[in-house]
Amino acid sequence: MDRLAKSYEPQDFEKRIYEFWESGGWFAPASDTGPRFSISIPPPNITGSLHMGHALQYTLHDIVTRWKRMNGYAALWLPGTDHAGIATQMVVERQLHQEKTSRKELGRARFLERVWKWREEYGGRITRQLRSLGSSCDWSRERFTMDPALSHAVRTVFVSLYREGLIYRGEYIVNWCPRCQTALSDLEVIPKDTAGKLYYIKYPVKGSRDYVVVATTRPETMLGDTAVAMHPDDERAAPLKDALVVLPIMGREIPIVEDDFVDREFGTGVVKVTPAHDPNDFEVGRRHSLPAPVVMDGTGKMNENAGEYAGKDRFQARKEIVQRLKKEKLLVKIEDHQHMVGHCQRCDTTVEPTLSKQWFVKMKPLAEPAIAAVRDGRVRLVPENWAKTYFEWLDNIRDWCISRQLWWGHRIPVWYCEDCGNVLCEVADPGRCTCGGSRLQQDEDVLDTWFSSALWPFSTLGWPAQTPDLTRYYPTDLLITAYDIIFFWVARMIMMGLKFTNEVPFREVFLTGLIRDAEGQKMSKSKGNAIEPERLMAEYGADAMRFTLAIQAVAGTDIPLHPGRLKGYRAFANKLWNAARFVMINLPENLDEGITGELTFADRWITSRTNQVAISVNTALAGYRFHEAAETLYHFLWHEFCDWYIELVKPQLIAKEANVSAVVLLRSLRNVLRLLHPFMPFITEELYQKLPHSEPALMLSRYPAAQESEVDLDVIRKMESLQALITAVRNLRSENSIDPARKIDLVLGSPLLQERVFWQSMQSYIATLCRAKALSILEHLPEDKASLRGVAGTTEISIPIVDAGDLEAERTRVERELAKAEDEIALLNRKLDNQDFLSKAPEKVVQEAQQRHRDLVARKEKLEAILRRIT
RNA sequence: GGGCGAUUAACUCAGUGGUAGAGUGCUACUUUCACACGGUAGAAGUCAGAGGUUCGAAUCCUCUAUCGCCCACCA
Repeated sequence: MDRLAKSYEPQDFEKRIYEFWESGGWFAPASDTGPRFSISIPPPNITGSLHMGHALQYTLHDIVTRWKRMNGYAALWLPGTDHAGIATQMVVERQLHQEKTSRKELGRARFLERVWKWREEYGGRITRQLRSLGSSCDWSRERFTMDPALSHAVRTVFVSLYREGLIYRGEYIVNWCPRCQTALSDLEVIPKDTAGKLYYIKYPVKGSRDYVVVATTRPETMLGDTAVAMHPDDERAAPLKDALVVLPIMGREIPIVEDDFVDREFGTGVVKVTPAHDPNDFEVGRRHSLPAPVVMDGTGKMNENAGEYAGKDRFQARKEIVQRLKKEKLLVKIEDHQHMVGHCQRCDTTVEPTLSKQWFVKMKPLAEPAIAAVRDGRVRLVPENWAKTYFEWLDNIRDWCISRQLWWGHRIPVWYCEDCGNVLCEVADPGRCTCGGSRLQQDEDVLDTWFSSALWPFSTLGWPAQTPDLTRYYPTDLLITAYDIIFFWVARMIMMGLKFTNEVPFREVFLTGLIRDAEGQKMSKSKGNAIEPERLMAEYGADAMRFTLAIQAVAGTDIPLHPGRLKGYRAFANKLWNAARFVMINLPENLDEGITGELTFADRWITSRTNQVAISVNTALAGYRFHEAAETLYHFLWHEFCDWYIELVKPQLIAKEANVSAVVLLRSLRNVLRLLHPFMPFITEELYQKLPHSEPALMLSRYPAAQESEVDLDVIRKMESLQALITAVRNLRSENSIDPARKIDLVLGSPLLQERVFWQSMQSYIATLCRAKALSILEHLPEDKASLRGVAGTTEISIPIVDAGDLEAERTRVERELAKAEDEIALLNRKLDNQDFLSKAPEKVVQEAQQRHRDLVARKEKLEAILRRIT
């Protein structure tokens, strides 16, 4: 066996271990038959680098995958990346800008070449980072949303939905980003509470000196007004019926229409109607057949319909228009006004609602089956309370604008015939029209990135072909993702999965929280508080970072990231390292693991506890309670395996005897490594490789199973009283300032024969852990004043006083303990005197209370005796 | 306007009906031969507040307060 270095240095082996696994080919599912587990990655953007959210999600993916794999499942974690339309196009355009050129200059084909080249150069960054994290995904099945097979799936879905009438093209108000110069879906618009102004403007009534006053937050849109509206029941409307008003600046005469969408209480009760730049106004315009002139171009500048303001930026135009209205005495007042303004998710530019011809998916018919699937439990959300949000959104779903005016993405599979005007929607380029004409123009737009993401669980497995992978690994078992993309992604996958495979794409969805900084703030690049997982892995090791995340991964709950915790779990890794080091140093050479013999108390205890822990960890993982599983293992390794088990066996091991206890030690450590492996794969594998082992890799070995038969409850109970005794003695030593190096004479007194026999059998353990040179066990302790007294359960403890102890401090301590016992006795008395409690509480609870009461009374008496002695 | 969540030790969080938990921090002692990224012992909480249900409530119900998030076309 190699000697281990004295401390844990993750950089020394993480990379090597990952290469060891990968070259072993062990990330691919082990077999084509038998039980299988499958999970597909939420594909990160190729432009991205690993952030803490990824680190959390992928850690959990890996924990589940490794756990399932070690439980004998053919486990597939399918990795891949997303082409991320807008984000990627922006990055490459920025690059072009630096080269003093632009995508328009390059043209579509050459631009796309550039993006592919960019992807080749930089797109692998995130998958490299995924490897540093230890992700055991099957790289042979890695997919990219723009792979030919996945594009084929996208086109197949598009054509099918189009032919069914679920995809249509039309002119509606869409969210337009003037910077990205594309339409956005509602979800890609971030409403932000903004301090704006409400402008009150006079619109003169034609042929009268009267005017109506309208209130607006966006005066520049007035150039596109084609009416003003009032509520039909508004008495102020009656005299104005059939009147026309003169639109200031433009001089256009526009009607006054009655529409009950108008809120009589807000502003002046009169609304300007701009059908081409406001979704409400668009509806009003339709109802009243109003013209809808668009007054801005795609870059946010006023266009030729804006008269003299043409060519001016929308915000500049706003200023100038307000100035002019002021000058013309048409501006009544300006009020401060807080309201929600939509911003582009990608670039934060104020979104402009604009009338535009786009492609849409009709969502209602897709949403209904998706609602049903969650309602009847075919898809289970963890935690379940997110179902309400999910239903809420789907119940009120609106059609999805899927066309984007970008070049990077899946181009819409629609061709227009320049000869006959025919529209052809085909999976492959039809080449010529049904009219015989060959002058076909493909639609210029590409699809929303999320359109291809929605197909991810099945498109990655080969759909629409009925591939063996699709048959075996679909539906997937689990989806792990953050709650903030339930609408973007989770809901849409469920809709598309049901529509095209008649199956839910996954049976369970574990929703993680978001990672926050130590102050609880959301991490973001712009705030500058983002922490890079790569940095943390370099500083603390991938395992420590994984453990930090896992132990805080409560479903749906945000995680504040504290450096202190990372330090703590690095120390935990170091503890494990040194526990293994201890075993290696003390293990006899060439130990025969087949050796038999009688197990010691310590052997039986650690075996029982390991099995109990295996049961709880398996149960916790089965319920996705990662934090609970990690917590259990943390406590078990540190505070049981190291603090007690190793301490108990130390004296035996000095002898380096090749006995059965040495085998138990080795096996227990290996089981601890197995239990911890899904959480801390690198260090556990590294240690496993250095210990005698039979399997080629820890990752391939069997996860410790739940074996009730191996759990000896009697031994566990006995250990608890041994621990209580040892702690009580240590307490006496510590409180009375007995030199830690001094070996004491320890006297125990118990009226119970059984107990005396037990202490006798524990003699050597007690002597070592209490630092006692002599141990006497009596029925009753003699009345002598020259000793310190303590209590553990029904046993009294006595240590002869050598130096004069601090009696005053001792008295205070005993008094405090006595008071504590008395308080609890009083509480229990009330309970046990209560007839209702005795008759209605379960028998077990009553019995426990009675037992506790007896124990406390005995303890109280002993403490009182001690107090009498030292007073 | 609707919905969801949080409020537990100094800090960060677990804990969903039966004796209040963890990590960090804190205090004292301790470089003893796996580990000072260590060891031993200890102090520390009216479980936001008020009512209710129950033999019993941090946990279930109602209300209140504070904070956070999501959804929503009041110009």
